[in-house]
Amino acid sequence: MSEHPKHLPADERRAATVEAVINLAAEQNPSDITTTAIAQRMGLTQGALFRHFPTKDAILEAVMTWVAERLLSRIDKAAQNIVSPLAALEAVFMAHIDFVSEHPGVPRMLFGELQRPGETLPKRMVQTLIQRYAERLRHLLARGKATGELDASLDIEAASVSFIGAIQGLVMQSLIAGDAARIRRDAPGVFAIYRRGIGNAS
Amino acid sequence: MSEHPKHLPADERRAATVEAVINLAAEQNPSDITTTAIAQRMGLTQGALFRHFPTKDAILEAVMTWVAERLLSRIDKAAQNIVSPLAALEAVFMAHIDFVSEHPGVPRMLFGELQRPGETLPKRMVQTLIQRYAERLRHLLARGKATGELDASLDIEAASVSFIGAIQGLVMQSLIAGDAARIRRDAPGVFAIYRRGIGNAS
DNA sequence: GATAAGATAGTAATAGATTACTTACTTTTG
DNA sequence: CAAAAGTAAGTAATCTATTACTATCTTATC
Repeated sequence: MSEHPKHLPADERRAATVEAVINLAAEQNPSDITTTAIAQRMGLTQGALFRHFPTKDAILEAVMTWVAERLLSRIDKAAQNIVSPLAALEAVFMAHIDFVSEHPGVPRMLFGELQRPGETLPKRMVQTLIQRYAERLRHLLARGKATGELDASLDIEAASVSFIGAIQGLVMQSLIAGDAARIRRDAPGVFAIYRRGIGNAS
Repeated sequence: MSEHPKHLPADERRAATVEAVINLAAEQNPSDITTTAIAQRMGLTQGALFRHFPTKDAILEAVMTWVAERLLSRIDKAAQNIVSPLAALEAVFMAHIDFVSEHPGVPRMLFGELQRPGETLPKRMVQTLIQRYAERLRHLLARGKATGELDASLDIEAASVSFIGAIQGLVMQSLIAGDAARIRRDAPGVFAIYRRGIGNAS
C-alpha cells in the first residue's frame, strides 16, 4: 500500500466527499456549493465525483445521512445514564452545541434544504431527522413533567420548538457576528433562560 | 391615464419588483430566485428589470431596505404606548410573528443573506437590521429589570438572542411542517415559555 | 511470487442548460 | 417629439453531467 495512493476505494472517497461538503458549508452558502468546489477541495477533477455519486443530490443525500447518524448518536449518548430529565435536556443541548461548533455548516445546510420547493429526498431526510430529534425532546420533557422537575402545565410541543429555536438563535447570532466560537460562549446563558422557562417554579 | 398602462413609472416598477421577490421567497429557496422568475411574476421580460436596477444585488438591496423599514416600524408601533416592558416585549413578539406570517419568505431571505461569504451590501444591511432590532430588545429588557418585572439577574444579551431564536424556531417548525399558518398558532405557547424564562419568579 | 487480465478510479474535454447582464430596436407616455 | 419603459435576441460565464480515454489497484493463474 503506497503512502499517497492516487486511487482510493469508493467508500473512502464517498466519506471524503461528505467531509469536503461539510467543510465547505462552513465557509459559504450551502446552496452555492458546486461540484467543482467539492472536487477541488478533495484534490480531484470535477468529473471524478460522478464515479461515486450519480447526481449532486445523491451527494447531499449522503451528507444528510452522515449528519443524521452523528447528531442523533451524540445526543443519545449525552442523555444516557442521566437520571434527571432536566439534566439530560441540558446535556443534549450542550452536545448539540458542541456538534454545531465543530461543524458550523451543518445547521445552515439543514435550514437550506428545508427551503427547497417540492419533495426532494435530501429535504425529506432533514424533516425526518428533526422529527426524530423532536421525539426525543418530547420524551424527556414528558418525563420531566412526571418527575415534577418541569412545570406540570408545560406545553410540551411549544417546549420542543423552543429548544430547537434556542439553538437556531445561537447559530443566527454567530452568523451576524461572523464568529462561530460565539455559539459555545453564549450557549449556557441561553439555556439558563430556557431552563427557567420550562422548570418547576416552586 | 389609461386603465392598464403597459409602461409603469420607475418607482412603481421598483416597488412591484420588491413585492415579486418577497412573494417568490415564500415559495422557494431565496438564493435560487432568478431574474427570469422575478420578471415572469411581474409579466415582464427578464431584460426589463435592468432598466430599473443595475444588478441583481441592487434588487436584493431594495428588498432589504423594504424589509428593514417595515419590520422596524411595525415593532416600534407595537411597543408604542405600552407601559409594561414585559407586555411590550409580547406585543413586539406578536407583531413580528404577524409580519412573518404575512411574508413567510422574509426570515428565510435574511438567513440566506447572512450565509453569503464576504461583505456584500445586502448582507451588511441584514446585519444592521438585526443589530437595530436587538438594540430595541435590550432596551425593553433593561427597562423590565428596572421595573422589577424581569429577573434582576437576567442576562440581557442571552435574553435578546433567545427572543430572536424563539421566532427562528417557529419559522423552522413551519418549514418542516410545510405549513406557514403554524407559526401564528404555535407562537403564544412559545412566548409563554420565553416569558417565564425571563420573568421575575416572585 | 511474478504477471497478465479485468475491474476500479482517475483525467481532460466538452455538451447542454441556465445564469446575469447587454445591446439594438420598438412602444408608450407626457 | 423626446424621454422613459419595454422587447427580443444574444453574450459570456458557470453549472451539472457525460464521454473517451488513461492510470492504478486487485486478483487469479502459472
